[in-house]
Amino acid sequence: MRILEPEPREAAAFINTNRRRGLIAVFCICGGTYRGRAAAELPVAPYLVVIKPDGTLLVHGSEKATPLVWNPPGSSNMAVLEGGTLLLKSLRPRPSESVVLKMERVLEIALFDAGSSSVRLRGTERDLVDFLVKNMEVVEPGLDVVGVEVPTEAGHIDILAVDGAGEYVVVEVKRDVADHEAVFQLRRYVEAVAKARGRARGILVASDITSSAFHYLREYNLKFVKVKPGELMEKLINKNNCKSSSTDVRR
Amino acid sequence: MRILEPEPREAAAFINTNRRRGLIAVFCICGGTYRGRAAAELPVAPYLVVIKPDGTLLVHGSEKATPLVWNPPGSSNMAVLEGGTLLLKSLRPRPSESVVLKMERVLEIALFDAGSSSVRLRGTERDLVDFLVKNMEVVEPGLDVVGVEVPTEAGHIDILAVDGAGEYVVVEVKRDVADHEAVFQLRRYVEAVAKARGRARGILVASDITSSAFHYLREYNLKFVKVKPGELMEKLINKNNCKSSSTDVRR
DNA sequence: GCCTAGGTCCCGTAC
DNA sequence: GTACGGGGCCTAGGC
Repeated sequence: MRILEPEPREAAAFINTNRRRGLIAVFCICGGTYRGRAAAELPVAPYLVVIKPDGTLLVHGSEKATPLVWNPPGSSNMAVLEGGTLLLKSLRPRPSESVVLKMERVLEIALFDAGSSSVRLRGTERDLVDFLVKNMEVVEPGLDVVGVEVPTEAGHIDILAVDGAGEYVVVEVKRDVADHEAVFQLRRYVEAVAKARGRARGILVASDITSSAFHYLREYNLKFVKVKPGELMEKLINKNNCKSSSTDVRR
Repeated sequence: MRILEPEPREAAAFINTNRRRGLIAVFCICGGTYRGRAAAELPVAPYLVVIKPDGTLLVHGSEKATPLVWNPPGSSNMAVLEGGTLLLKSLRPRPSESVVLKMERVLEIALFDAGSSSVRLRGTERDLVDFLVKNMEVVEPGLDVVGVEVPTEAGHIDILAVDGAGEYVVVEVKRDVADHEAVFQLRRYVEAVAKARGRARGILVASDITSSAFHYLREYNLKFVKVKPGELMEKLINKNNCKSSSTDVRR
């Protein structure tokens, strides 16, 4: 369902009638403002405006993946006529933010019953953690897993293990290049575990590490283990390797 | 310019001819895959596909602000026919990632000469820092600014100042709620300044602070100053307050 | 609601 | 190019 070059009144009615029914795409020339935690002005130009039934509002220009202005799901979008011109007002309740678009011209409005399907992403950090838990020898031989996503006062530990000597080993996992933040994170966890449970050391597992991060790593006596998620991808995306083989890990 | 219910051949020609000329919106029913740093399958359903002249590819469903799958600017997008069906292939060079869409049906393709304007965001952390530098009494009376974005081995300090006693004061600024990461960041900076320049202390300036962050703040003997960027917004977004009044600060 | 952390984060900037 | 950090980040998961 679509309208070409609609009159403002027509466009407003179309938007208000259908805004909860499907995805609305508006090809238009408009200006606008964003006000909220920050502020921005949108210069008058042609844009693609998308209104989703969940309240999402997107205003896209001809560049970049990120919309120029937007409001996330949960916003209230409404078309109003003000002195014959069409305004599209979007209100996000918390935090209180607004996007107001003033339409100079509407070239097309289309309603489209888009799918609400979500994609399951594979090869994430969580998948890498799951793989490592079942293949701890990749991290270091002789480790026994104590827990995953273990809460501490400093945050959640990706993998907590114990080595043959009974010392706690904190494993922090990054899917890609680990930076110094990852090292500081690991250091905090090790300190927290040392304080709460006893002697502990740390291992950072990542596909690579920045030079600065490596410097801090040495300074804090932490260990780095390189893994190639790309090479493991086949295993990571085949969750068939889950089975009930967790008992095998015990050695 | 638009085509309704185009044949695959027609759609492919349209996309390949215009993909660098403007924003192309495709209303279609398709399935697809994403392969790269991670992996995902897009189930066959109706989607809005956006192809931008800068190479951006977005596939939107009826929910969420984030596309279901995408490729960022710099990707190469191409339509190909394979056994009579239309494939849209997007290749991102570095890191190597691909999105491939298999069109079951194309309802509409529209070409739109969207504006390439960019918005200037105001009320950012940088704006807040600039404001504080000119109004240091908001942070603490008696401070003299030494520098902004001062590099240290631990990172860049938002504001470095000295107090009446000649002690260095590291100021870390957050636009919104400061979490424990902000506190650890500040702690690192204070340690770096203490090591490089002499006695130093730290002040965290933010609109609020999480309870955990506040706990660490006390532990490290750091100070918290609450500011309301919302209330300062009028001043933050009016860059008229910049003038050449920087000399006044010296007092 | 608050807090924590990941993300195919994107994006600009400084080196 | 790499590295670093902000962002109106968004989004999911706990509590």
